[in-house]
Amino acid sequence: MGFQETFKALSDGVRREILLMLRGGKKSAGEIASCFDMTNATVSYHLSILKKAGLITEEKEKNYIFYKLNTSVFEDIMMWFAQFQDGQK
Amino acid sequence: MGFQETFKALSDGVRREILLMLRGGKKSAGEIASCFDMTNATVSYHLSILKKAGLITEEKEKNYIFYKLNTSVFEDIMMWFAQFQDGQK
DNA sequence: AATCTATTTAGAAAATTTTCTAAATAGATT
DNA sequence: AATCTATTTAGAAAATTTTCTAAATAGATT
Repeated sequence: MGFQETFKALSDGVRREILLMLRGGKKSAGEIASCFDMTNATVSYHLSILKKAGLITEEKEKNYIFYKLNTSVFEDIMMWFAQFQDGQK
Repeated sequence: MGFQETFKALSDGVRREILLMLRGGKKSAGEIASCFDMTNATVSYHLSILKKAGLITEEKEKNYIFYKLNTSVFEDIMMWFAQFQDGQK
């Protein structure tokens, strides 16, 4: 919660790729990790950052953990940017 | 140039405050620095990051350096976020 | 020309972030 | 119950970022 966490989460390229990847629907941690050239532990770390930022949510099913986008936080961020479109002088 | 730099620039709270501060129009490095409890050198560092990211531009006048928002990059960022509003399943 | 004023640059220390390896967890299968 | 499979957690090393102090720059004033 709080913009600080959300912006920090968005500042990493791997995490932005994960978000784009999830546009197509939910994916398991393993599916996500297989797209990157890093250990599953590292990808798990990135997923935890995205989750703390509220950008994704998790859902356990069998022994998989599926992640999906939480679009409402994207809207909040858009609002932040909207401040720059109005207040123009 | 490049989203990486722009998102990194936006990930710091001090820098986001600077951007909000510049909505009201251009401000000198000194005016900006006086709003923070850190050295002018540190604020100068943050300004350089914002400038490299294309979020602000500078303009020299007398021995002041004025900074102002570069709104076009904000639009590019908004476009990035727009990707998440469409591709919904 | 000497000095002042506003700002940046260089270099180092401190803080934070990213990554890895190894171990832990927890549900599913045998 | 033992083992397998998917994933996370802990702890450490490496990389990056933030901050400071001190010095440099460069235009303006005396």
